[in-house]
Amino acid sequence: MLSLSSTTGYAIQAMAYLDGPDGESKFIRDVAEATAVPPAYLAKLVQKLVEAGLLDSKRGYWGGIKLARPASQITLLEIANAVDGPRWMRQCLLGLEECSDARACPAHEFWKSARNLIRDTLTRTKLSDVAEFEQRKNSKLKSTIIDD
Amino acid sequence: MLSLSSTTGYAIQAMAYLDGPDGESKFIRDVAEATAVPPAYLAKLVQKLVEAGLLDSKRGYWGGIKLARPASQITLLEIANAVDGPRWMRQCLLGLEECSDARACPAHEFWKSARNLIRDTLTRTKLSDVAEFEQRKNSKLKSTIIDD
DNA sequence: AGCATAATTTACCTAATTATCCTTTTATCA
DNA sequence: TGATAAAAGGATAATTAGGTAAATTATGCT
Repeated sequence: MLSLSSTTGYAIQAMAYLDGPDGESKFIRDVAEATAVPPAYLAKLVQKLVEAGLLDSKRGYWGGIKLARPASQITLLEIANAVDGPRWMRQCLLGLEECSDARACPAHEFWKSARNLIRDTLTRTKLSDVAEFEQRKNSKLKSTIIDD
Repeated sequence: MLSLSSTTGYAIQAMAYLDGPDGESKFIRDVAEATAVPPAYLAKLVQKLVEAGLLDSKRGYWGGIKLARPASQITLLEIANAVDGPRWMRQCLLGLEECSDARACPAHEFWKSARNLIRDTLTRTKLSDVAEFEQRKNSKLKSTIIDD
């Protein structure tokens, strides 16, 4: 609670491992192994992301999946919306029914601005940012100087 | 997702309706009705809050429940911890495993400070603040001037 | 003492999320 | 054409949060 769903986390990690439209596609199986996401669950998740227009997929021998757009043009908010639906951010921090701008609970104003801050951050953070983080993590042993 | 659990919301609403140690105790049934929390569920919830030392309860004819301390001395953080356990705030916003101060995900620093802000707000916000909000809401029709 | 009453305990039910398995469809290769 | 390889799709299990119902225990009333 008080984080994105773990499914959204899966989606972000998997997508961060994929190439963009001009790159080569990867097999779901390999993506699952590389990111430690349950393979069958990822396969289901992929469908949602394809429907949402975030991924392109191709069946058959030379099949696989890749990003529909460059990673630098995909925001984390888009992924969260695609996976959890547009109502993933609930209104009241305290779960109170009667909580609006007019009749605010004691945490309302705080949470309203915090929520906007979170949304802005997820909009500002691109998939490429996560991909860079993951790559740096994985290449930790190989090079310590080259990349930044 | 990305809010406290609805169970914590229930606990806060129910407790906001209760009197302090010097006040009179109320029946779970009545509290449930007044706050629109499912009665049987509230009964179970009360146990947790009693165990956590936030409520005092008494059985039998003159039984009921009341706050163990004045509402002004109970923080929302205490309630959240009592209901959802101390790990209710998950580490990584994105659900990434490898996310620490040393190897931060792109949202890490942001989420770290946001989390602290949320924790501080829940510490600063007392149950009495919620109670005042609820009372003002309920007495809206009766008086428009007297209270504040 | 015996009854009424209210919290406590126990067990079970429901729905959503997370996860797996197996078949079907589509695409390529030999 | 047939074998093969991969995503798509359907059915189903496991887990957890949320919720219900009934038996049990404690307390006060008569």
